[in-house]
Amino acid sequence: MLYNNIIDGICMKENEKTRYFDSVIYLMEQTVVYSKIKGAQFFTQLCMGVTIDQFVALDALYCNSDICQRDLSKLILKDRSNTGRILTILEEKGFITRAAETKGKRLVKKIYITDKGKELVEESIPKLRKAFFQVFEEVTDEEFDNLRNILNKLKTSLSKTTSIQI
Amino acid sequence: MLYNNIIDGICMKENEKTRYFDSVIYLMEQTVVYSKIKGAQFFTQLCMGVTIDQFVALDALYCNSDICQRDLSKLILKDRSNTGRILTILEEKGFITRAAETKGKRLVKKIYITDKGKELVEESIPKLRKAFFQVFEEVTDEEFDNLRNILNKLKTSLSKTTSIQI
DNA sequence: ATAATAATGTTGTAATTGCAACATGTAATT
DNA sequence: AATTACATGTTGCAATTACAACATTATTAT
Repeated sequence: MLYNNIIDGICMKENEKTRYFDSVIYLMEQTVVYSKIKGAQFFTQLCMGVTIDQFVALDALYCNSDICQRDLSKLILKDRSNTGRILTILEEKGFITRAAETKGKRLVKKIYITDKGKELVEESIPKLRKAFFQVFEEVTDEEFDNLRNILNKLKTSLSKTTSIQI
Repeated sequence: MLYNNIIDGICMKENEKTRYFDSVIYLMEQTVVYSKIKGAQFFTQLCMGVTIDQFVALDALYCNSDICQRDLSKLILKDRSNTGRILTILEEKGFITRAAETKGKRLVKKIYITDKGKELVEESIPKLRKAFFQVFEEVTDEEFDNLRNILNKLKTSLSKTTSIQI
């Protein structure tokens, strides 16, 4: 039996027509549409002065200190220009500071999360968890582990086959 | 043993700190960042006159004929304004036509895919499959089915707990 | 009958995005 | 030494997005 699991996701025999619209990739994209809207609405209602994307950058900085802008770019998967713009906003709001330093012999802008920034992360996380709690209610622990494993595989293979400018 | 699978994804004991940055939700979002860039680059190189989002709308129309704009909105998860804008472009390019008709007693704009539009979908699909082939190389059929099932659960539960204006 | 609500489509907008292009400095190659 | 390639950050931009607000018509509640 030959399957075309590639785009379709549904097991279809080789000569049948496939639809991108029904593919697993697109199902995942639609799931993310919802989760991004949910995340954005959450931070709007939270009124702590950051958007979800600004928060993600802060959260990445919370445990990855002593990194420069490009390193953060790689973590949050945004290009250097947009990462810089996010950091400008976070700096204006006092959640981070930036300082020109050397990395090897290279001049870079290193980023430091402030106490105010740390507080924001620490206060937001439990509320965020609460908001997303019910999303995983129907998902078993085993399914959860499976999901993480498969997503890691997909992300790895996509990162190898996609040219992204960071 | 108590797990907080909610945001973390990694099995963490209750009182440990959790990071959104390491959550499964965010892993999925990052995976989608790659797949969207890959899809966009694919259609840029294909030079058939449509973007990935315009193609998705066409693909949805290919098998869902006789629908109005709002119905398409629900399928492609874009709000009415943006769906209308995409359709304007597709109409200008001759891939669809629109006609004011009645749905029950309500006046709506029904969408009809043209032969040119059908051709575009039929020609693109095999190439698209080829481009995304390697992405799933390391994923077994079983994992693939798991992924689809879990994503469907997540999408369903997110759609219930997220207010989206369509 | 009247008012309130829902369905459908459009216009306007601020925010975000990926990308191209640039500037500046370092490393590698010739 | 000269040239080429890479690393890092910035500016500009066209495209896309979600959302608010509006217009119109139909449905429902009062």
